[in-house]
Amino acid sequence: MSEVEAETTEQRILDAAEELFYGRGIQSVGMDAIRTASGVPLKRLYQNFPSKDTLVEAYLRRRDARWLRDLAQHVDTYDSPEQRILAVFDWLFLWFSEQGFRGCGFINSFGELGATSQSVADIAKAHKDAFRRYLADLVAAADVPAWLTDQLVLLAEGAMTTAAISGSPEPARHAKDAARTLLRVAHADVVTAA
Amino acid sequence: MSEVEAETTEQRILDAAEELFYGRGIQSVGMDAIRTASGVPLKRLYQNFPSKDTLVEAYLRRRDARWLRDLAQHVDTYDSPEQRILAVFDWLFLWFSEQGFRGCGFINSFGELGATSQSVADIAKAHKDAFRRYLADLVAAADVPAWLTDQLVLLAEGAMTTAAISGSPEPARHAKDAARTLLRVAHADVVTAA
DNA sequence: CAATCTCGAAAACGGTCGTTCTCCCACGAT
DNA sequence: ATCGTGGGAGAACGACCGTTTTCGAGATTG
Repeated sequence: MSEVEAETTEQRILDAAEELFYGRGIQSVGMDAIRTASGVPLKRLYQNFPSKDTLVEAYLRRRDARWLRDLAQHVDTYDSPEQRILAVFDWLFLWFSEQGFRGCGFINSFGELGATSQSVADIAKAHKDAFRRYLADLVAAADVPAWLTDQLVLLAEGAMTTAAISGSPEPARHAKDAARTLLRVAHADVVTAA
Repeated sequence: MSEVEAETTEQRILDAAEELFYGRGIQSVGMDAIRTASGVPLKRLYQNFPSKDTLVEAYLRRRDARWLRDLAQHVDTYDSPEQRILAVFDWLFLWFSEQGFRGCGFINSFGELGATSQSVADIAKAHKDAFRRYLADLVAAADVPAWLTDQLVLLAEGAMTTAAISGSPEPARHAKDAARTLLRVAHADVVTAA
């Protein structure tokens, strides 16, 4: 029983922590709120995560992995390299449309705690690096110049914050429009050079 | 004496509050830290701002006004409408290069407090709306389609967060490159339509 | 000089937070 | 039935935060 139950307890804790940390900000959520939301008593909570800091890090790491996995899963429903790039922005639109969307959890945690917690800053940076690497792979597969990667990153990041603050998913469409234009120009570049 | 000294006291408070709130995040900064940094005793501090919330709002409103004023001042050193648009990204590069740069104070405050404080959320939204309106004016003056505005907004916002998390001002250059491409395409659009 | 007022330094207060500890009950072994 | 044990609910603890109050020193006025 110990192994299996330990895992589900950890899941329940992380589920509650993620909903609360992402939805209200990290410092606005006390351990008591996580206890109430998860139904896991305080003692067990601290057995699984010896401090709030470690729980915050676990929340960010799990969200990092799942976010990139979900993105890749959506992109993988397309075949053409160009469509795969544009599919990133379709997925952003779906994400922005979810109820409770409140921007990128890593941008938010960096803004809130990046200056006081090195580990939070590091995790946010690692997450953004991983996202950039993923886009770089898509760009390489499409046979367009590598510099397109950084431009696509900016469109995606800008769409996240603009969608969060404006409360609308539309920025994803604008980002996709711009990405299509940049992709076309980059493709023309490589064709011209040939 | 009362008028003048009251103003300089308020300035000193706001200067200290801005440096601390922006540099460490709002909830990480206590009123005592602002007292120490400003040299203004607690009693006077609460005479000028009756609560921390009102001080936070005053910090954001002053930063909002100054940020847009400084941006416009830089843009105004250029004449050609296209150069004025691209100058926005040059100014971003200068801003990102400042020591202590830690991203957009409004994105940060929205991520930290947007869910718990309606006024902070409103001020962040108003700031981003004002920035968008400013870009829309530049776009209109350049005789390019209005839809370019939203694309430029995304590049600028994405550059802010990417520069903050990566710790490099380079995203401003990438954003400018992308903006130049999008501007050229938009211009070709309007010329073709004529 | 005495009475009054001003104002800054810091203590105090009520509340909350992260973390630990206590108490008590259910249950299993003998 | 009794003892021990594990675990859950929540009290307790120390620290800190936003805010108010106290207190004393120095300036001001008659």
